[in-house]
Amino acid sequence: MGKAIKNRATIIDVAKECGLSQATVARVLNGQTGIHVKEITRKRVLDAAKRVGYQRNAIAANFRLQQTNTIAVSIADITNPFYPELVKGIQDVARERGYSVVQFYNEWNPEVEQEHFDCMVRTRVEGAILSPSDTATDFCSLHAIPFVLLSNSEEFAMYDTIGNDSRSGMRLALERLYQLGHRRMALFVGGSMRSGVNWRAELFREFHREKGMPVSPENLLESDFGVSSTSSFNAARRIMNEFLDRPVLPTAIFSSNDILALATLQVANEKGIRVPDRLSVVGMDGIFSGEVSSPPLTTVQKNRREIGRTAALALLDKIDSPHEGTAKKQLLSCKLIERGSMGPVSANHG
Amino acid sequence: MGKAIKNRATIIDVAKECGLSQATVARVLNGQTGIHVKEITRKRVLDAAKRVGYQRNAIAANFRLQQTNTIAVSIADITNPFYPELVKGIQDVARERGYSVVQFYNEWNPEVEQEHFDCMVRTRVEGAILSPSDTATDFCSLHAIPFVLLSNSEEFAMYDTIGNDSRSGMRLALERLYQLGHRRMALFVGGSMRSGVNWRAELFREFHREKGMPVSPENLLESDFGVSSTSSFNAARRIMNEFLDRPVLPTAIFSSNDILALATLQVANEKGIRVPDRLSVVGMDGIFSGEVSSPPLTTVQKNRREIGRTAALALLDKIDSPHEGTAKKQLLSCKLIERGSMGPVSANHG
DNA sequence: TACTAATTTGATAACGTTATCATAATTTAG
DNA sequence: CTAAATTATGATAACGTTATCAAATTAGTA
Repeated sequence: MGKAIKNRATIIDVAKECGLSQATVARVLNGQTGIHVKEITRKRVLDAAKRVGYQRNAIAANFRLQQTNTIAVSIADITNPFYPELVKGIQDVARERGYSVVQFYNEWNPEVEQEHFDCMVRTRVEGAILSPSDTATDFCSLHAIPFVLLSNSEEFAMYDTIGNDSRSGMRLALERLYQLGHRRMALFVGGSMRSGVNWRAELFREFHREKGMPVSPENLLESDFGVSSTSSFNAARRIMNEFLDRPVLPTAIFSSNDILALATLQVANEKGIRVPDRLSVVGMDGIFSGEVSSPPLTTVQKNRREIGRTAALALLDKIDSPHEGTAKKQLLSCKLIERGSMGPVSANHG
Repeated sequence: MGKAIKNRATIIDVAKECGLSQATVARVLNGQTGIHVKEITRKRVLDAAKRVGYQRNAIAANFRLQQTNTIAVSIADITNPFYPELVKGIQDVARERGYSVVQFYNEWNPEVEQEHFDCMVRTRVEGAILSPSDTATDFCSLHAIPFVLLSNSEEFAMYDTIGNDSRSGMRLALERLYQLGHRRMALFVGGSMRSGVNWRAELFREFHREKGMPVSPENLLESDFGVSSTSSFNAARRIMNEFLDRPVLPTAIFSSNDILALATLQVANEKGIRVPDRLSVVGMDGIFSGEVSSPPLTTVQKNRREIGRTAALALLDKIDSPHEGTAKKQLLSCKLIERGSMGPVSANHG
């Protein structure tokens, strides 16, 4: 484990070098604004600092100031294509406001997550942006570190949350499909067990009721939530391999995320089911892979960078003024990105 | 900017609570192994610590110990699908050895990169894993922080580097294509300006010479290196849109990365050029999007997680024993992942 | 010149932890 | 039942910075 850091020049070394007191040196090098230092001594100090290669010791400063200017981000898995851009959005805002960002990946392990919370407390981060690994996540161990959640689940209504308005996003897609003439649709969701109630199925049924369309239960598909994109994809492929062999198929399949939709697309291509002529495929998230598929995937895009930015802003506000009362919930709107995988119902549909 | 951290219980508070000296409390709570404390007092301390909600102040400890147990990672862009997995590999090893990892993203901006180097010095990270944004990157500002580079470029021969053996990887692909009967191949590279000499073109020509095949210059394609995957992809699409309209096409196209290959694949699909029947497409990297394309992309896979692990191990070794003289260069071998986008030359080739 | 006001510098006490040394309590050996 | 060895606890000095207050210097004014 770590050994002591090599001896670097301190303020005292600079003071010796230029024959001034360490107080004066400190004032020049890290002093707050509005402090009087003669121009000539300032130069003396700066020259000496350069000569001895002084670099401020941020640990000592943080310790003295009792502040870290650091916020934490806790997510399950950075290889999930959803997160990198989100983290970037957080970094954007944090950097603007002089904060550093430290990241924690728990790989869906609640114990690791709790460990990370402890680490945040120990390292005295000033706030945290959390994507809870589980609805049962216990935030008590954060010992009153201010935090906001990345979630759109109702389960966390008592906390400040930032999420996408997936409901409206899903409606957007269904409406558009309806408008394009689709009357026989399927819903493909991934691992609904995590989010408790399957609101997507409810919404799907509700939409059909509104439009006076029947919902056949066999068109409600569910796949496992894998630990990685690849495993999710393969699970979805298996489901679709069976489903697309049925004699009568829907004209459109809406998937709760792009991975499922891409699996649908690939299997359809393999089976010679032409997309979008015979089957429209719509996903949700807007990950890069959807841009490069054949045909490109129509998707309900979540603005990931914006979510990151919004979450960071919310957290920093909370840090600056911890007053508050009620939990604030921010839902960012989604956008339907129409690409080649969706089209109007045509004559050659079964 | 950050305000002082709320007053948390210190060792002294625990000492007061249990009526023991802070020295004893410290021994119990954070003491090094092999120190004598009576079992009864240990319990007294632990109970008191729990009562007052003591959480070790890592800043103070780091300050006292003059160590941070932290390493830094500097990369251009976390949204580049190459990096998340790599970072994960680094985290794996770091965590095992009790180190934290802090990440810096410079978005290809050398000035930001230098700023980050300064930040690493200030925060006293104990080592750094760097993916240089430019061959001219100046590592002096790291002030002798031990570091290793993520690169396979010759330009950094004087430093410890970890990279993929892209040369062998590329040969692997070319050999396999040759074996499948391909005699008219194209090379598609992205933004060679960054790496100085275009070794890929050299290797491509050399391979053809060995096999006694001619190289037609119009089959050496180059695309711009975008700042994001999407922009790289679009640039590659434009090139391919023109190229694939030619009367006589190669039977196989090898691309220096998967983004280029996926663009090729998509354009070919749009133009009705059947892959792999009329055109084999091979990429390099092994990103997720290649798994979900239609057909799935054959690619020279770089083991990103392994690179991360190897880099972290190399760095930690260097931290533990900073002696040595010569720069070590580690090249990890690549693997050819054969998927549907590659096939034998068939009769219906033009 | 002398005396006040403004400016500039210096000495020093924190911040919370760990480690060193000294002291107190306990056990072991003679 | 001592003396010495062992074990357990306490007092205290760092670590490098910032902030407070006091001291010294300079400038301003009569």
